[in-house]
Amino acid sequence: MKLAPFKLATWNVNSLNVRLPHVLDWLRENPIDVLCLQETKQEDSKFPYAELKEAGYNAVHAGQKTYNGVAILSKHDMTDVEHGIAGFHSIAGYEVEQKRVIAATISGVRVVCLYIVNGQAVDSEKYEYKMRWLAALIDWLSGELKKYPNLVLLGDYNIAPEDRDCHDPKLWEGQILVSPREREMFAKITALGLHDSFRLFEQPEKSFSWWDYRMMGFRRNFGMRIDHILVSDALKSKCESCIIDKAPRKLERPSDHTPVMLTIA
DNA sequence: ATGGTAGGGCACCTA
Repeated sequence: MKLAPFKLATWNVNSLNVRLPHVLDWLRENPIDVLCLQETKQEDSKFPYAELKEAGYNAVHAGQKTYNGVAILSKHDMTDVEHGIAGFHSIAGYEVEQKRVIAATISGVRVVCLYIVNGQAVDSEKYEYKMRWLAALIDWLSGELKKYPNLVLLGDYNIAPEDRDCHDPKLWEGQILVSPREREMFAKITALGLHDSFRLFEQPEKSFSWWDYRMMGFRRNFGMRIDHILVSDALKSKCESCIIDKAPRKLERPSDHTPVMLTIA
């Protein structure tokens, strides 16, 4: 831990192939230390390492074709890069290699980039997979926190932790992204000693990080706050601000998510 | 009434 301030952000780009220009423009406007990406949807061989390097960023990527894919971009050196949840391979016939987790140590901070399973619908097999995946994540995280007291866990959680994180809690009651079992899992993550940095600060009402492409969701602010930056106990008091930047969601051909950014002293 | 849009990749699947 040496840098002050240290800025990190998370952004589900929904295809880095399509969104690379937005990412490069955003980094020019926001020359932060670390940016975590989800849903790159490309194999490592197609990942734009050179363009990012030219923009001043090192990158590590765990990618696959069509689905998932996570990356960490950093201005600084990255060490101890780890892919996936150690020991978690496959469950009930689901694909062994869903690329959803990548971690690295940057300037003394353990950065864990996550793309949590969406789950589709509460009565689906994918929902049960989400629960098991989360249970494995929580097991793994408790060990990681002991190894790395300065830890930031950021990404697309596909969980809106509270009713105020949903544009219409009545309409969504019990549904995917807000269901009680998903929220219990989120609470188990925070019970490990991780804090939702967004809620450490006063925030505008109806702050969301994702809006469905359908039904003019963004224009009507029919959104959810499902992208989060959680910080360990040791980092909590050093947090200076956490904001959602809606600007990229207003561009032509946007991702359905927008960046969330944390500043640590 | 299960809509609607976007991305990948070329028939649907995922979100």
